[in-house]
Amino acid sequence: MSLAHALLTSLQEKSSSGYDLARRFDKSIGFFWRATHQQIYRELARMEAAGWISSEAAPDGGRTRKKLYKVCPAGRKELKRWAREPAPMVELRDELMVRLRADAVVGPLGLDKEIERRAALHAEKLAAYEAIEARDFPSGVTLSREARLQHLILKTGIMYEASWVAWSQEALAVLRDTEG
Amino acid sequence: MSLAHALLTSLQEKSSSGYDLARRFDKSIGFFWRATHQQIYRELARMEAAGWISSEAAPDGGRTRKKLYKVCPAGRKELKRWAREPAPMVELRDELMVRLRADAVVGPLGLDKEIERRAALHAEKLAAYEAIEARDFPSGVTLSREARLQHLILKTGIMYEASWVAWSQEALAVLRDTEG
DNA sequence: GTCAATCATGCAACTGGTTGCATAGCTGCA
DNA sequence: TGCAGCTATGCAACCAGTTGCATGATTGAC
Repeated sequence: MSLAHALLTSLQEKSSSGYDLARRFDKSIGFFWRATHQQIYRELARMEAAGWISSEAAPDGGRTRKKLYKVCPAGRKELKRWAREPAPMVELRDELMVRLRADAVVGPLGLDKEIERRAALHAEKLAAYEAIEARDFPSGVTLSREARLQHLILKTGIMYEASWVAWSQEALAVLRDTEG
Repeated sequence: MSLAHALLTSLQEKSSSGYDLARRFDKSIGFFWRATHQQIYRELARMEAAGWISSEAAPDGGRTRKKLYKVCPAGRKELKRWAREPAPMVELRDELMVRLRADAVVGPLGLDKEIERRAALHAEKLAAYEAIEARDFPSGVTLSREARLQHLILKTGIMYEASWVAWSQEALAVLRDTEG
């Protein structure tokens, strides 16, 4: 697993509390990765025990229980070590494929509705990513290495969502052509 | 989860033993979904307890412990019920994205090697799927509904692998352009 | 005849992810 | 004053997936 390393990366960019991480995780890496606050708190506790990060009370005079985490040298070292390891390939593990197979085996089940629903959600995400791209990565501007890599990650998301939007059209054509 | 339903679909096509399912899972649905024999045996036991499938000793005169499972009416009903449920969207949850982000934050880590490795694996899968497509779905032949859906599933795999092959080229270009 | 490989099933332990619930302070409003 | 909603953290239980190991039978090679 690598939630710990995703959190290390995020903390390396900016020291944060567990709560803030959970919210920031909805952006950047969180385009592709969601984690509940539970997972995050548990993981932070483990990482602190391992000496990868350290915490201190937030500078609010003890008004809240908020803790600020920051990456220790050991954590930075661990992040580098881990990033060089081979990354397991993710497989296309989509229940919809099983449903399509089931539809083929036990008769038409009206999956077109479901595919339309998902197509709309993918189109929505695609539009959101493209808006971010237009805003943060206007063409013709020379970018830093870091920005170019961020852009690459965003474009990965765009490719992914665009593929599914296109796929949905094809799937709908097949279903409608054979359903009647 | 839906391993149970994937197994139901598979058993609906052909009654099998747990061992056979594990091997067949390496084909068809197993293009996108792998399950260990452990998961499969455990799931079969649950499904039998739920009355979705029934088992009998394989017709080999008791020479082996092999059990043949087949789908009961309740199982077929359950499969139809489940297939109509909304299918959760899979997210692009790739550790490589985290590694790229880490590379952006803590300096070049030589991820190009890793991307090349994965590109080769994706290209290999792509070639395998395309070979199956050429063999099983030659163009110009009119196909049954079931075959057309099977073809759609296979094409999904082709789209997926092709996307990653193309992505790898782009990622390598960015890394090499900024690494030196 | 025996040794290795393969077929076929299963238990136990562990890890990671999800869900439900609990706690507690702060903020604003009616 | 009292309650709703947000910030912020955490425990406990559960479920799914993975790994390592064990068992025992059959098959083919030498």
